[in-house]
Amino acid sequence: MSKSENTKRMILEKASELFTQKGYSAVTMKDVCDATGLSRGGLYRHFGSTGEMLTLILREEQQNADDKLRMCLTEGKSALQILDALIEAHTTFLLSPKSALELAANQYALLDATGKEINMERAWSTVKRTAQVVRLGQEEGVFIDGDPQSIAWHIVFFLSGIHTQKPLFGLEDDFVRTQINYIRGFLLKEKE
Amino acid sequence: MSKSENTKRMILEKASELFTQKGYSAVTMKDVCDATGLSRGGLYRHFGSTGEMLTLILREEQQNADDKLRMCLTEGKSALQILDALIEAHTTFLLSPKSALELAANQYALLDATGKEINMERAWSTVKRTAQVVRLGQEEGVFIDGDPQSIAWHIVFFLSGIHTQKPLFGLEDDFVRTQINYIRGFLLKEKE
Amino acid sequence: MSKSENTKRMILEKASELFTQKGYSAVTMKDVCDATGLSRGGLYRHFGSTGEMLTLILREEQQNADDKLRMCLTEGKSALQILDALIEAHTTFLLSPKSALELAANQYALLDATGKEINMERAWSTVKRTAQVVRLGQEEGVFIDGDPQSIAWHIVFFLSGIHTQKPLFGLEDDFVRTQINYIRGFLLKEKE
Amino acid sequence: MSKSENTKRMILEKASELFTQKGYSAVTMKDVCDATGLSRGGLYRHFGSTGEMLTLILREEQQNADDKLRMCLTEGKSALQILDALIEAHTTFLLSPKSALELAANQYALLDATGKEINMERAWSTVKRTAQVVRLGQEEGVFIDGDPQSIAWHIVFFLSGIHTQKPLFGLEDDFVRTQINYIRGFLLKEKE
DNA sequence: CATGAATGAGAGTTCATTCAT
DNA sequence: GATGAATGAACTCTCATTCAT
Repeated sequence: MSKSENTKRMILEKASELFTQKGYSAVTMKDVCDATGLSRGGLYRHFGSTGEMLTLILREEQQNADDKLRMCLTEGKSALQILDALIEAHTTFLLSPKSALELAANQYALLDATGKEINMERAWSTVKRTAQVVRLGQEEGVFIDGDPQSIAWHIVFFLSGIHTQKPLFGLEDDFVRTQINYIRGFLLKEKE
Repeated sequence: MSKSENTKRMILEKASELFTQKGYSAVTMKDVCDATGLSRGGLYRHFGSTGEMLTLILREEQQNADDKLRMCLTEGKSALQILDALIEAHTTFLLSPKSALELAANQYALLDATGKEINMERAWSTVKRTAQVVRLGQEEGVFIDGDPQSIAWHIVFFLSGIHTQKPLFGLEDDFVRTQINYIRGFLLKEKE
Repeated sequence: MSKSENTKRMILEKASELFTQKGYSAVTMKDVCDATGLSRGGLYRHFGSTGEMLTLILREEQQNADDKLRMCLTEGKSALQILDALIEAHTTFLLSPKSALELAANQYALLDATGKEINMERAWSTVKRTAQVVRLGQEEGVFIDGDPQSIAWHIVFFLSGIHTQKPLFGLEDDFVRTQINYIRGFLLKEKE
Repeated sequence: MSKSENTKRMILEKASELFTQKGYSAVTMKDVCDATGLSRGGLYRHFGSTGEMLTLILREEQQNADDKLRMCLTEGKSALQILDALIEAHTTFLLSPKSALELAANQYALLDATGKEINMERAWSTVKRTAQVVRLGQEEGVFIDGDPQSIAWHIVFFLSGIHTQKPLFGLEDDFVRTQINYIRGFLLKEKE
């Protein structure tokens, strides 16, 4: 890895911490300068704006999530098993401090055209994967009928909402688990 | 109505348009000055910040929504009838240009302490009313079992998500209708 | 006394309180409006600026001081008796809360042309009266020789200094008494 | 000397001129921008307020005065010689255009908490040094008896007064000399 | 006389961004 | 590649002052 690549990595790590702490719009280029120890000019050589940094951070995170889901799907698990894994993953993420990054992502989407684009990419990506699981469950006959993509969107909307509201309310762990679990109730054909 | 009240009204109307067009953080006091034709000092006489304006706008809107729901509840309608009315109201709102104000509300909550407060007020208010309807449906034996408030929160999270994402995606009318209708599927004991 | 005169009086009283509390430059026309309960236009009908108010307040206070000294001089007291009375008067004033007005006077002189003028009037007035006492003491053979006016100026400079510094330091009563008493040591031919 | 140091120096010099001409409160950041040719942002990189500048200017000046007096005291001169040197120094300063800075210092003390602090530092510093001279003169048996610090304060009050009033009156050189010389008359045991 | 809404100039402050070194 | 001084645009906010009612 070249020296430049290393510096870029380091900047993204520090920036990620800042976004997690302060959201998107409150982080200025000066903040990143201070956090990385780089000068103004030095930083600008690598990134032209905080948005550029957040874009990369979010894309990478998205990549990881996609990879995980793909692995689940190729392992030949049942739809219910995958659903439970998904639910567990979302719960863990929501309860981790990293979930604050979602807030930054939201701000970014609301304030900036590129941010809006990234947000759409992310949503689509999640929808597509989720739809695959839904289709699988329908084939197995355990999930409700209906357009898989539309159903997937419904889940994504709910997740988006809880992501946005969670940091505002400081929801408790059990509450979050219960909420995420409602997805099961919504998806399953036979009520348990 | 006094002259001052008139001006305040006029400012709020113009500000509401601006918030709908540009969200919360992109609207500056100068923007409101230009839109209203008032001078700097003249505007400050009435409102000290754009947040103050948005606070009033959102509270009033909330008031209207509350009033409508209260009327439904006191008219002795069945839970299903009220649910359908609610779904219709949400759909209509989401498809109106005014729904972009929800985006501004979200930004406000993410960027400002008062905004966060307002957002919580709004969410709680909706949760309480929705929980009443859920309870009614449970008594009638048509809605799923479970803590009414928790179920209400689930619906609110979904609505919050769709409110936030909708303006980013430009969803089509039919799609929005389908999505909102999923609430029925989630709530009803017997799948239709 | 006409109604207008009454209002003017009332304004000056309230303004005097404000100047005593906050100095000259920190008092705005709005402050006076709030304190008097008058509207902007109403206040402007009587006074065009806070400076105008302070000018009148200071002139009146000066008038009172002059009158007192004149009375002392016409009562045929000895120079030493008058000096002691003066010293007592200055001490009392310095230890009273009203002495904070002197700070306002100082600010006014430093910030405004009229204030400078008033300050000069006040100083001259004090110098002239003090010089009369000095001359009297010299004729009685108890005060040091030298140009009475110059000696009077020296005393005025000292008083001005202690007026300015006092509120900044919060000097104790005994200290103020000792300081003012040095005037005796300076003036008297025979050291006591 | 670094570029930044150079700019800082330059700013302080220009600011000092402005303070001398216009006092403290009349000097705005914009004035300093115009005088230095710097942009708004450029100036703020070095100083956050005019008060910060004046603080540095006054502290440096105080340092110089202290150093001079310390030199006099260590050179083993007699109290009377030092007194004369002091009197000469004060006279020279008062007659120089730089004495107008004292006015700015006064305004600063009256308007700003930090200014008040600086003023106190300056006064205390002068009092301490003066008290040393007074003590020396008492030991030599040529100065009047009494607490040296209290006597020093008396002199400082007078100097403060003349510093404040001088620029308002435009006193003539001879007058200033006579006034400062009264300090001798006050301090000396045997009247000359 | 009095009201208070409105004006408009100007101070303060912050930031993304550039550029000579 | 890196530095950090400097730019300049934009925004917030405050007041003295005016004027229609």
